[in-house]
Amino acid sequence: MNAPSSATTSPAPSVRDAAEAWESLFRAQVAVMRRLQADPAFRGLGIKEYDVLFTLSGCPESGLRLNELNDHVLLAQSSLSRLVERLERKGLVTRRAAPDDARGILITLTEAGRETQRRIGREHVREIARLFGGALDAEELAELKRLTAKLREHVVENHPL
Amino acid sequence: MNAPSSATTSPAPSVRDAAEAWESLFRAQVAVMRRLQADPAFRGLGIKEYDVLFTLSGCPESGLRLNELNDHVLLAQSSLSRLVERLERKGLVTRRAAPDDARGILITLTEAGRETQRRIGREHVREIARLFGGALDAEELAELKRLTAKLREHVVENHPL
DNA sequence: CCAGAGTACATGCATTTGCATCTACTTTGA
DNA sequence: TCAAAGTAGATGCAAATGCATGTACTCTGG
Repeated sequence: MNAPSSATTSPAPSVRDAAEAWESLFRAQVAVMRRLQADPAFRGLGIKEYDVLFTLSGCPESGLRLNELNDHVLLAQSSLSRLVERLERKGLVTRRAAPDDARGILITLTEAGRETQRRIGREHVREIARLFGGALDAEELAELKRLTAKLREHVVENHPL
Repeated sequence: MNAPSSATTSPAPSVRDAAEAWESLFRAQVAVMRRLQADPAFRGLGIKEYDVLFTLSGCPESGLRLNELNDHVLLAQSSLSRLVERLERKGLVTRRAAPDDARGILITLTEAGRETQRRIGREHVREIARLFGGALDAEELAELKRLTAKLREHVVENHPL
């Protein structure tokens, strides 16, 4: 006997189901990311640098801590530290001591940083739409978003680093 | 008037729908990948190196061309060239001239490479299942796989680099 | 209060990456 | 047929990355 099932309950996933879903998710990410990286919008600023600006743009008034930022980006702590240093040198962000924890650094967008993020963001979003156009309909996009959000949430919640 | 719709036709996605789905997909990938990279399975061999071995393990008898390999991996051509060079030095793959095109290099797993891939792969798959466990049920995993595969296919098909 | 453990970020250094370019081979078209 | 354009992969070099560790601060238990 295999895979017990009923009309209303989805069977527990096998190891294989998870591995295949991950493989597919990962390859899609590679294919899309490769094309996004090639976008002229990222001539002056790498996509990772943009990603940091973007994350800062949608977050608390006062900025983010380095370690919070690090959760969103696939970089070692030291690499992010230096990436932010570069952004500061370019005048796109500021670093100042966190008020409540003297070890912490609070990173904030400068006005120039905010403008740069918006400018690149507009082109970037257009490119995303161009790539996705015709691939999935609105309902499928919503479902993709829901599933990936659920996955991320679960992983973040239940599997600390 | 906005978004014309009927009972059976999903409305055309907005630019925003695509951007949000991508954002969610990407963040999920980051969260999962971060944890996979930390797996002890990748102490001796980086996850990118493993990925190359894995890709080779599931492909034509005779191996893959460097440029074919490059489609699966998020690396510049030159970086992959050197990554493969390292794998060769470790005795995990061999490089030989492609029979039909003297410019090309055919990369093949050695027996050691195949064993290494299997060994790491077993642990890796376990870790994937552990991370995904409880996040999505079998049906949702299948849907996630379907959507990401469709997205990748569309992008690869309609948006050459 | 304080010693020791823990956390946040920075830094030295070796490795990896990407860009630009090079060489060698192949394809195209006049 | 052959010159010009195109493609596959390698390589020099500067930049980015990660690991190990350092410094400075915070938290915890006695």
